[in-house]
Amino acid sequence: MLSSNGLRVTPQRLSIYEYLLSTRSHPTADEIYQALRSRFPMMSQATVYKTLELLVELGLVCELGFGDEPNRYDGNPKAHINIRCTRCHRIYDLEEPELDRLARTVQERSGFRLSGQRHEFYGVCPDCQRQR
Amino acid sequence: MLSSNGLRVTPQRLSIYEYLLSTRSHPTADEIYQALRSRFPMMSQATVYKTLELLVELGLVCELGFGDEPNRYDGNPKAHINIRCTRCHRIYDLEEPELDRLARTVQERSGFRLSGQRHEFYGVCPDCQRQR
DNA sequence: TTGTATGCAAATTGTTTGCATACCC
DNA sequence: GGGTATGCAAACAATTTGCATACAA
Repeated sequence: MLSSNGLRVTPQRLSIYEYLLSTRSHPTADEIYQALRSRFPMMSQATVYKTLELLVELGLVCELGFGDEPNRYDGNPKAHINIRCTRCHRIYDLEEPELDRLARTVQERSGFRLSGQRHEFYGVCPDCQRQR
Repeated sequence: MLSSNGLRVTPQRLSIYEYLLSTRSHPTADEIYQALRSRFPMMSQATVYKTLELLVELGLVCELGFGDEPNRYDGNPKAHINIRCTRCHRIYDLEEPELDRLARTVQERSGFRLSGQRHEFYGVCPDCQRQR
């Protein structure tokens, strides 16, 4: 995907993308940086940010912005629902086959040329409900 | 709503909330500040931010975070879909009655105590498609 | 060999905070 | 009158940028 766009395939880019594919935790840029630090001691935060921007532009990764907390990144390319706990900040994925149909309706009704979607429910997860 | 929570009703709070109810443009904090400036020359940005945080906590207003651009605020309390143009940054609302049913399903399947939801499609709006 | 990607550090942007004064209740 | 909300300015945090060097093609 990189080389077919005339971009270079570097260890940093590969490792960041592989890390996103390997986890379901929707990490922040800093969490990715910390996680890859041991394997690539030289890697800088700037490279993580630049690479993430690139992956988002290529449509391989989805950027999740929240009001306060730092951005998170999602390597799951399929349309799905994010459920976010406002206490522990964890995010769970939920598959929902209806979303494809919804996208078609939205496209027709709005006239937009759609390039992505994002669905989020938030509240308190079962774990945190129990804890008090 | 404010007074019933022991909070004070001030001109600033009222005007910010009224402004959000009066517009469909999903303004940023700064846009709200600029818009109210003429009527309240003394109002500060800090007050806008503090008030918005308060309104979000009260559940009257929804905070929309994006990856890069500044946060936007939505006074529409009903579950709906946002369609965002990645070229001109405008956001349109779309009603979708299915969302209520979806929320119920999500609540059951996840065990979360839900407090809100957000749905976003993005792409290029009809206007911007024409322009090139 | 050529030029793009990296790493570092400084700059930038949106947002938050601390504190003295104003003003709602 | 008591105490919270405001306005101002400084502080903060996440992200971006500029530039010299490293390295993929």
